[in-house]
Amino acid sequence: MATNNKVRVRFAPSPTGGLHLGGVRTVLFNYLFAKQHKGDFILRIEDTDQSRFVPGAEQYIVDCLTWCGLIPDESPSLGGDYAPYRQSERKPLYRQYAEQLVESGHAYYAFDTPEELDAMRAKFKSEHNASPQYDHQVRMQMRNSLSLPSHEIKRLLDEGIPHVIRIKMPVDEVVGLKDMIRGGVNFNTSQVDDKVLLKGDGMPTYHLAVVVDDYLMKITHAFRGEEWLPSAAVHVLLWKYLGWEDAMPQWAHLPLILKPDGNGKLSKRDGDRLGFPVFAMDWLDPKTNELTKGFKELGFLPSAFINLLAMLGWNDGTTRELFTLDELIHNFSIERVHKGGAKFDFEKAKWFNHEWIKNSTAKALFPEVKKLFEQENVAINNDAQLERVIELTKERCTLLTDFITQGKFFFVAPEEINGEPIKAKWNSDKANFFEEFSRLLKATDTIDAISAETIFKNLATEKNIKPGELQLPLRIMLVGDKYGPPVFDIAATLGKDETCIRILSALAQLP
RNA sequence: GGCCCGUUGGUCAAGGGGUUAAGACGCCUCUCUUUCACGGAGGAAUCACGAGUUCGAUUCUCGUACGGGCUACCA
Repeated sequence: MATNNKVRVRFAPSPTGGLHLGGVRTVLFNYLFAKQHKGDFILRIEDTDQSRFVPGAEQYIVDCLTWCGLIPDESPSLGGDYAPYRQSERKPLYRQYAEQLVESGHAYYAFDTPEELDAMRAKFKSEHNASPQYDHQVRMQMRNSLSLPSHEIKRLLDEGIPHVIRIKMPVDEVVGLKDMIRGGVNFNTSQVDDKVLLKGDGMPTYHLAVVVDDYLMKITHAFRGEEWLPSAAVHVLLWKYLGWEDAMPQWAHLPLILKPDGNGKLSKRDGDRLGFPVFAMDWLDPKTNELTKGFKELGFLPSAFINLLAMLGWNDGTTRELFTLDELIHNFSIERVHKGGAKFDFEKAKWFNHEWIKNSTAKALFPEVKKLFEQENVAINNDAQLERVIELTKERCTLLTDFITQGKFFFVAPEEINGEPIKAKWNSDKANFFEEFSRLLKATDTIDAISAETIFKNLATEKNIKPGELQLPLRIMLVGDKYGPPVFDIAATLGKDETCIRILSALAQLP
């Protein structure tokens, strides 16, 4: 193990679609660990399967990381000492290592066609073997450089017959690894199949590429999802067979994020079904033109998104739940990451965002909120006014998009008012009250919440009406409905002129 | 089916031989406020099961059950 080297970690997604929140969490844990150790975080694109390649997916991943503030130190676009960072561009590199393994007897050529593979699986499939593997039990019955006579192998190779290179798993050996989260994990090699290392098209599979690139890029710690644990035996063996055992990274297999109901890992489908996002940002599938909603566009703050992801499977041992990225960097510890998967809870996710909005200053929230208003075609020509509105409304906004409903009426008078809640108790005395109230307001210089309330209450006393019975009507006149911040704050923010206009206009609509 | 990983309230979880088994989300009640929130005070709700070790197991060991992952020329 390369103990003296600088910490280097990588996130290695394949550009096949939207970035799942589990992926972002993997990035986050990698990033936190790297930054805590003053190390490097590398983005490597694993595009070895051209059949699954989706145009735009790589840029989308970069955009998501940027939004989250998890910026790589090396990446395809940034470059770095170990470029290229796209595996498709590294294609010529891999073959030699595969060949090296063939020469050392740890791998072999296999010429089986997809049909032959299917036939093998069909032949051996039984209730005792639900999913037959290409392994030490069957490989001598297949067409490969272990089973075929040497002149036949030479002929096939000379004729350029398509073939793959498979690892030759040893029989009945124990391969172990130390996982930073789980401790020791052992596998019996007889149980593991002869995984394809180099594909027919000359591209490496994940198994070969991850080992070769982690070695070449001097990766010291490899964190990935738990779904990789079963194939870790292959990777450990590869490190050994390639003669790089001393440079093997330390492993940590992260628990999965599970669907909130039922069982299984969280998928995009679950989000669609249950009505919450699973991707970090909006993802437009270029093939189907289908748009999948993201946390960003739904109104999440990146800081909240990062925070809630960090708490999914990790905590610092105290009751603290709110952390900034910097605080996470200081407090994070891979050893405290849970072993068990966590069901995703969208309600809790929203709570995090609500907390972050409440704790943010109006100034900090301003740019995003202004953008939102502009998208809604609500012109903001008074920035200071918007900032006041944000300050006034932020505690009742769970999502950034809530600022629209909570704040729009400050800039655009309600088109019609909902008189329903006050209809029953409405009468001419109250109408008179509001007429007079607007007259009094007009006569004052300026109003603030206190003075407006004083005028309002004094007049109510004078007219012998309970102020409480007048507050809801006033709210509805100003807002159009029964929501929003304290009503005199609204009046003060609107200013006396606009307040009077709205009162009079509402009066005209009430019976 | 096989292999691997896991299991504390509905959810996220702290704890790790002796505790009234924290805290948070959500839910409910009350309070504040005659909007909705925020804030405050309460409440219901948990150690999967069975053995073993022990004076004593939620905690350690082993089984069982349950859940999950993997089992592709996908990652």
